Amino acid sequence: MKDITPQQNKVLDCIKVYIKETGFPPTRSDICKEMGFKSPNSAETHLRALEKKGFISIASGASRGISIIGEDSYKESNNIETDNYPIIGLVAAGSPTLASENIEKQVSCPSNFFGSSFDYFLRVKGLSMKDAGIMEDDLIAVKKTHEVRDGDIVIARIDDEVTVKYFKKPAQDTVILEPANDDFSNIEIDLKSEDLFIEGKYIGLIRES
Amino acid sequence: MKDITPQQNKVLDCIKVYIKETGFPPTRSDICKEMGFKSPNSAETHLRALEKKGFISIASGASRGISIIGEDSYKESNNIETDNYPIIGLVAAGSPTLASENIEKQVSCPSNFFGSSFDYFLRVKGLSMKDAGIMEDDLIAVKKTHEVRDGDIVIARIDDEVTVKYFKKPAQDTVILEPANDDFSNIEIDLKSEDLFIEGKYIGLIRES
DNA sequence: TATTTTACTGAATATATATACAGTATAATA
DNA sequence: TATTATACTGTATATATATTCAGTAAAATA
Repeated sequence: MKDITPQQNKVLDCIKVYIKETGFPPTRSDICKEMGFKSPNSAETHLRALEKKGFISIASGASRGISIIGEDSYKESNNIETDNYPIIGLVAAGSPTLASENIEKQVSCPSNFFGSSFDYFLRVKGLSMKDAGIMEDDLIAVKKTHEVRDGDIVIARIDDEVTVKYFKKPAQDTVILEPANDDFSNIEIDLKSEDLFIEGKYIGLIRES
Repeated sequence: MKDITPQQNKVLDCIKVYIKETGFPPTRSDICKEMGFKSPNSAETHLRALEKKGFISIASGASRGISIIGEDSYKESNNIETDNYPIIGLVAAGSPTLASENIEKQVSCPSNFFGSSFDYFLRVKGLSMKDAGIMEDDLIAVKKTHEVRDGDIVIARIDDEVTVKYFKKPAQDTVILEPANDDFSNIEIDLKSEDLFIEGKYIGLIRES
């Protein structure tokens, strides 16, 4: 019963934008102007629906008494849940550690930008994941984790070589790192004789053109 | 003349606290309750003084129309300009206008995220730019402009069809929209007989996986 | 199929609220 | 010393605003 409808979501966004721009919440009439409604009751019913579903609270009797629930309404409306993330250069050899010598720079980015959380950006070298839309110099958001599943795009390290590939585990002791580019071959790792370290998992991508 | 008096400072603080706790600014009467005033005019005059000194702005005629100036504390302290950008669904037909019915939602993003400024995000449909690493459902940051150069990736509209392609202008009256996928063909437009509207230019890309 | 939910228009109204006006008093400034 | 700014009380009022009631219509759900 907590599903927000697309229209209700628009109203919610319009409230957030209004607060961001004016510093205070809109009236029913303001919402009508923004949304193109002709009756204040259109806004009212949407507000009551949003209240019922727990997205906002409405102070009874008060004008502009809307506040956004979840986080600090102020933070929410301004999306202040922003963090700084390091960009790490994917050097041909070497672990993508967070050591300062590997950090290109820090960028600010809302922490919920890709739905799930992540820890750093990695600058991609090479075109081995080209068919997955991952191009040279792209920044991929990486979540540090060892728990990866078949089909995930992972950041893996073999000896000192760091690579981004599809993860497949056909047998207990075998991992296949599969590129998304016909010009490259699968890397098959026998865990009994070789070391494989999963640095993390691909969460999202940013390209500065 | 910008010195705040101790009492005015108390009123300012009380407004900040009120906003933090309720999510919206106080009325004159609310300030009276908090401060112990017996006349709404006590609050009013303090507000006007604070406005005159540049600490707040007061929206005329609006209830609770107080907003605190310079209070984007995060922006202040981190010097990051974050803005809300609309995500527009690239419908197969139709202009990617900013009309609310086309806006999927708003996302917060540092305004200098891609180096140059941009105006909105467009959700990509289809794989015609696959080899440029632009995949289905990617969000591309679009700068509204008509000034595009050969080789730019542009958001173009022919009649009501919106498309993302490489822009090439081999002759005065000819534009070629070139896909980045061998499965698609070039679109050649004779400007003398056909209409072409450049909605904007590709600035960057985000992929939520 | 009947019922509920969503998504509105349109009108009416009690009240919440900004805001002006009339005073009083003290401290700071010119 | 005259003037201005600060810091209030107290009253009044136009209007901004929430909120209820009466409908219509389409889509989703049971």
